[in-house]
Amino acid sequence: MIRTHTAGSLRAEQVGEQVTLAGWVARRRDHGGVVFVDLRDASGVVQVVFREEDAHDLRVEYCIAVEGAVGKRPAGNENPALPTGEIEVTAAVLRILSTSAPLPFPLDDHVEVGEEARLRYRYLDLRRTGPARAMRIRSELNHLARNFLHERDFVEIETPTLTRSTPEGARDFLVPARLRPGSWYALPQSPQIFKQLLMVAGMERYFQIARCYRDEDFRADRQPEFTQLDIEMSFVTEDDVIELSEALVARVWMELAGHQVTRPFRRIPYPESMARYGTDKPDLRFGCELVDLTGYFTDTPFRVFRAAYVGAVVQPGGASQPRRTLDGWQDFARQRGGKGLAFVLVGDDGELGGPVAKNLSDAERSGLLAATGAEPGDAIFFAAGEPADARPLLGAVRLEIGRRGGLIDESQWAFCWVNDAPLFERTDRTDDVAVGSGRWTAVHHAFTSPNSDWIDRFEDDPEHALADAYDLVCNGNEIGGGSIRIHQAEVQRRVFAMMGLDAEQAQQKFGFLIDAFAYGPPPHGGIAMGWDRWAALLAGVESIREVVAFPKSGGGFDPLTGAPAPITPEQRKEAGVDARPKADPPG
RNA sequence: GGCCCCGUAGCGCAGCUGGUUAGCGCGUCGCCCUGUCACGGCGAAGGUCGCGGGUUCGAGUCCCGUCGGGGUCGCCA
Repeated sequence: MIRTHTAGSLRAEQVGEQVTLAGWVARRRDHGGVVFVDLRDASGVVQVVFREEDAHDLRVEYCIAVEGAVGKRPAGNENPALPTGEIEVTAAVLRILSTSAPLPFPLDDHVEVGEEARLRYRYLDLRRTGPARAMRIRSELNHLARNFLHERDFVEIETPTLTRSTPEGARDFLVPARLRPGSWYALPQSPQIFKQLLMVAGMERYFQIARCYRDEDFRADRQPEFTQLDIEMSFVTEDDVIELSEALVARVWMELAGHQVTRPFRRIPYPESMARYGTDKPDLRFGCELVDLTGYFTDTPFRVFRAAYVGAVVQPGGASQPRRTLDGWQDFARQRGGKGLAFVLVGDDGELGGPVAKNLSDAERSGLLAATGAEPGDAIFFAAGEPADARPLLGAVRLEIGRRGGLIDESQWAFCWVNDAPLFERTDRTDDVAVGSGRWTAVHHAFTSPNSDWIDRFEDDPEHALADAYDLVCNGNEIGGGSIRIHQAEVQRRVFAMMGLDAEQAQQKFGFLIDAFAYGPPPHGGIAMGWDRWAALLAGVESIREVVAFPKSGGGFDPLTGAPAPITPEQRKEAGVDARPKADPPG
């Protein structure tokens, strides 16, 4: 090594020692006769004092090596803000290892820099303490998970990234196969099929920190390539997967957030989650639960409330918000596909106001506070219609109430499971025709097992059949999801049939998995953790872009490399991109 | 794909109902400075106002289109 110590590790105990340091000029304070340089390396910063002429030429982010002596700072000159603030290094020899051009943006922790600039020069951005810390937290996270899973006898196995389309239902990224012009690889949307094959292979306990690829439109917390901690286990029930997952969460949150989680996590059946929170990923850090008023308004004179479902959310103190803000809620609802939001304002005297109030009967008005739990000074928002439309709208309103009102305790970690999800979903509601052509499609994916209550009779009532599936939720984020898989060929055949896939079509799409399942597949199940989101939560950042080393910006563009980029005619020819298939491919 | 917001010096931003020379802070460059720590002082350079078209005597400002970024709904587990 060309250095003897790291800058951030020096303390008063080293006073008097000769040291050689190497790092970057984080800041310099040139007083003419004396020059102070904050020397930064991965461990931190230390102040270096120069009294020689050559230090005047130093500029920010020059990479330098310094030989000198550690000394105690003169009395009164200590900097208590710095771990190394009691000491300084007086330089005897300065070597400039490399110089730096003027920076495109300041690498200063108190300066806000636009994301576009940061990503274009991510290698500079990552020199800053915040982004550097995020990378290190993610590394620790990986390390903890690997150790934990190895302790529990898991086998880390890499699965192919050049493969065949997997049945997740998103759009595939495709890679031309040079040796078979006209044929294409797909990048995996997840290692789903491979991990099940590994169970057939008798590996029993598999995990992988797996890169996954989905060619879908962008969202704040989405990247076209992202990472899952992928886990699959043989001979387990839902409880086993949940126990393992909770133990992992407990370990990770203890080590990285200093937080002791309370186990077991609450388990909320999917229907209850939709009824109380209007979402399948409830944020349990605050109340304001949805109130079902369908029964309350059965005989209402107000037409709008004579619906399959009427629900409400109470906004504490909402009665005093100005007209403009109330109009804003209407826009909020319309943006989410609602017609608007009915509301009632409860005056401080308990008197009901707002346009809806006069449409209600006297009895409805007098009992409304008791029915909704509202108090004087509150606002009550209503949505009426199909439960599948009205509840998510109220769920969104609930979240917004929490955010605007500062009702969410940001220091809290609220974990829960949402299970007992429906097995199927009507295709006419989702337009998802990726897997089959039937009226029903899998909510989770086609290999999710019906639970024990339904496994023999899901055909009788597909709408209400329940899956052996479970989602892990933290603070309103879905951070993991999994299921017990189907391991009996006959059950799989029946599930495919519900989705409109006959034996021949199933064979075409998933032939290799069905073939494998002919050879004594073990009962198995697993879970996939949204690893980028775990890292983002633990790092305390909003966007998963902050915990990806080189993230893509909107449109899948990489501002650093400029990818995707055009290819040359030669590459085009060689890759076989333009090869014409001989006939229409099957499926 | 729909809707909303943004694009002005290297970075972060201001620029009113259109008005003649487009500002501020940081950074950069030069000179000065022996105890600073987001050091300080004096001075200087730096702009196709994203791009194209239109309205107007006159456009950073208004209109249309387009590109890029962010958010959101659709999509996506």
